[in-house]
Amino acid sequence: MSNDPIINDRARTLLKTLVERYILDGQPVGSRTLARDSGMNLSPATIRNVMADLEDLGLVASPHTSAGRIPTVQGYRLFVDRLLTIKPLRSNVVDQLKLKLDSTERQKVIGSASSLLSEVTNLAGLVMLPRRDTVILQHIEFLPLTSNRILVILVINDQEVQNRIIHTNRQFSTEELHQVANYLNAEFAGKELSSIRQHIVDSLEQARDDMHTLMQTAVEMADQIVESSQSDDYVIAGESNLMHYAEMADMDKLRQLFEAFSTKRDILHILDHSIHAEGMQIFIGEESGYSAFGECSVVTAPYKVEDQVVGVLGVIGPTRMAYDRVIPVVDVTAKILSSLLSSD
Amino acid sequence: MSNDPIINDRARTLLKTLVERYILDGQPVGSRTLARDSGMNLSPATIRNVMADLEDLGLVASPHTSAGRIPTVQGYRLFVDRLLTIKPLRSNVVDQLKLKLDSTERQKVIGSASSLLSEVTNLAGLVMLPRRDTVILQHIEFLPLTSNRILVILVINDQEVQNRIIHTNRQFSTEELHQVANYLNAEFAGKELSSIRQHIVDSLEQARDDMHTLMQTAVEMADQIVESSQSDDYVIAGESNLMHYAEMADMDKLRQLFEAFSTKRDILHILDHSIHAEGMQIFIGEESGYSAFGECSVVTAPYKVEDQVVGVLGVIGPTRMAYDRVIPVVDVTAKILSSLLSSD
DNA sequence: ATTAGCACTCTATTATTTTGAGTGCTAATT
DNA sequence: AATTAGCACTCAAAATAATAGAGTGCTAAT
Repeated sequence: MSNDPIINDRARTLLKTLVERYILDGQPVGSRTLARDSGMNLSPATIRNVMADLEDLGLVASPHTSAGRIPTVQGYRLFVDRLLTIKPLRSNVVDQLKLKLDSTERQKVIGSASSLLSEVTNLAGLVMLPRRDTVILQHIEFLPLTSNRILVILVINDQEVQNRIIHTNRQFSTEELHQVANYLNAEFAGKELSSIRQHIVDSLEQARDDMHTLMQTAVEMADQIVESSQSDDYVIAGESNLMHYAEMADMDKLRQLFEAFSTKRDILHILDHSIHAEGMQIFIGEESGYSAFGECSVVTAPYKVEDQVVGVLGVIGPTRMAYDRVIPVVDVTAKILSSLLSSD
Repeated sequence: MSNDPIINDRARTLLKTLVERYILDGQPVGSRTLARDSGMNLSPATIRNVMADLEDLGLVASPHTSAGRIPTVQGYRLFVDRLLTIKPLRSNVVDQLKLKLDSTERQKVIGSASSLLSEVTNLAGLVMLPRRDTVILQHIEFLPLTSNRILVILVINDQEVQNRIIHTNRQFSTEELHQVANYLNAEFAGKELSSIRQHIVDSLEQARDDMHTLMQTAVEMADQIVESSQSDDYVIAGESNLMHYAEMADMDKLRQLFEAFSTKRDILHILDHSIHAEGMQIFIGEESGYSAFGECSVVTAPYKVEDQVVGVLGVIGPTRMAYDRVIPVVDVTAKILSSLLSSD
C-alpha cells in the first residue's frame, strides 16, 4: 500500500523526535530544540539541512518561514507505522480496566467501555454497537394487556429481547394466545429468521386471520431487529475532552465535529471501514476522508463475540494525540470487552 | 414570591423594547436605537434618564460606561413574567410537530421529541424520561438458555419489559421453569412491587433453594426498574446548536456546559424542580443555581400520561433566547407528547 | 560531511493612535 | 415639571507602528 519515502536512520530518528516533541506541546519544533532533544550530538545547522530534506519529502512542514516544523499527515503516518515505540500498559492499569468493565451490569458494558476509553485517554471514546449476522428465533411469547392490546415478546440469539405492543381487531384470551405461541415456538424456535419469513409468506393464505396478524407482527419485529443491526449505531463518551485541545479552538470546526457526532453517519462510515479490516486501524487527519475530522485522528480496534468480530471501538482526538499510550489502551479495551462478551 | 420593582408604563415599554432588541442581535442597546425602536417619540436624552433609573433598579446594566444597556437577570425576569407577548404558533407548525412525533415508533418518541425541540428552536432539546410511581408486576417468564443460563423476562405496568440473564448452580428444565413461573404469576401478578418484596422476604426461609434464586432475581430486577426510575435520566439533542451563539464563545464555559450535559446530575436537578411545579417553568441564567448554566436559560413544561405528570421536557439555550417563540413550542410539544403517550 | 556565522524573515507582543458609539450632566425649551 | 439639545467626557475596539525573538537558509570555514 505505502511505498515509504526513503530516508536514512538519522532522518528517521530526527523525525521521530520531532513528532514526539510536537505531540508533547503542540508547538512547531525548531532546529535547536531538536538538537537538544534528539540526543544525537548534531548542531542545529545540520538538523536544519535534514529538516529541509524532510520538508521536500512532505513529511514535515513549517507554518511560516521563521517557525519550526510540524509533522504533516504523511509524517504522522510514517511515525505511526514505523517509528512508534508503544508503551505497554502497566499491568495494574489493565487490571483496573478489567475490573471497572467487569463490575458494570451487562446491559451497560458498551456504554462503560466508551466512558472508560475516554477517561483513560482523555479523548472521546467510541464504541460501535455489536452487530449480529444471524438472527435465530429463540422464543416468542404473547401477553394480553387491557382490551385489544397484546404485548409481543421476541427472544433471539440467546440474549436479545425485543418487545412491542400491537393492537388487534378482536380480543384474544390468554388461552388462545398461549396456543398460538406454542404453535409458533414448536414450528420456528431455533430457526433462522429468513427461513421463517419464507414459511410465513408461503402459509399466508391458508392461515386463520388472527394467527396471521400475530405471525406477521412477529416477522416484522424480527425484521426490525435485523434492520437496526444493519443501520448500526454507536455510543460516544467524553466529547467535551476534545475542547481542551488548542487545535479545536476554532468554534466553527468544533461545531462541525460535534454535529458529525450527532449525525452519526460519517462516524459510522469510518467505524464500518475498520470492522472489515483485521486488527487495529488508525486514521490520521484527512485520511478519514471527512473534512469535519480534518484535525482529528481515529484509533480503532475490533472486538469479538465468540471469536467473531461484531463491532469496533476506539477513540477520536486531535492528530497530535499520544499514539504510544492510546494504541495499547484501545487494544486492551477491545480485548477485555471481547472476553467479557464471550465468556458468559 | 416576587415584589416587582415599581416602574411606570413608559419605563416598562422601554425595557420591553430593549430586551427584545437585545435578544435580536446580542449587542448592548443605546439610547438612540431605543428611541428609534420604541416608537414612542422620545429623545435619546429622555431615554437616557429612564435607563439610569432602570439601572438603579437593577433591571439593566452596561458592560462599560460608553456602551448601551443590556438586561440583567432581573430584567429578563420582569420581561418574561409581565412584558412578554407570546406569539401563538401557526397551526400548520403545530400540525407538523404532531405529524413528526406521531410518525415515529413508540419506543423512540422521547428521543424524537428532544430532536424536534432542538430543531424547531435552534437550541438544545431536553426530555426527561418518564417516571412511574407504581410498579405493578404484570407477568414473569423464564427461558432456559444454554447450560446454566436463564433468561428472566419481567413485564411491569402494562408496557415495560425488563430482561436479564442469570446463572444458576444447576440446570433447570423447561418444565421446571414453567412451574416456577406459573406459581409466581398466580401468586404475584397484578400486585405492587413493594408488597411482593415483603412476601418474598417473609417466605425466604421455607422456599426451596432454586425457587429462591429465581424469585430473588425477579425482585432484584424489579428493584432495579424502580431504582432506574428514581435516579432518572434524560435525553438531550442539538447541543451543537448552542455553539452558534456568541455568548458561548468562551471555550472554557462551553466545556463546563457540555460536561454538565454528560454528567447529567445538575440538569436532572433542574428538571426535577420543574416536575413538581405545575405548568411551565423558566430558569434564567444564574437562577438555576449552577454556574455552568450561568449564561443559559432553561424553559420546561411537564408532560403527562393519563393525566398524571410523569416527566418534563424543554430546551436550554442562551439567556437571550427568543422566549416568545420558544415558550409556545415547548408548551405545545409537551401537550402533543402527553396525548401521544396517553392515547394508546 | 559538518558546523559556525550571519543576514534575513516573519510572527507575536506591546505600545500608540484614532475612531465612534454612547453616556451623564447642564442649561435651554416646552 | 418634564423634555430635550448640546457638549464634554469615557471607553472599547480598530488601526497603526515599533520591538523582540525564534528560527530559517545560505555561505564559508572546519
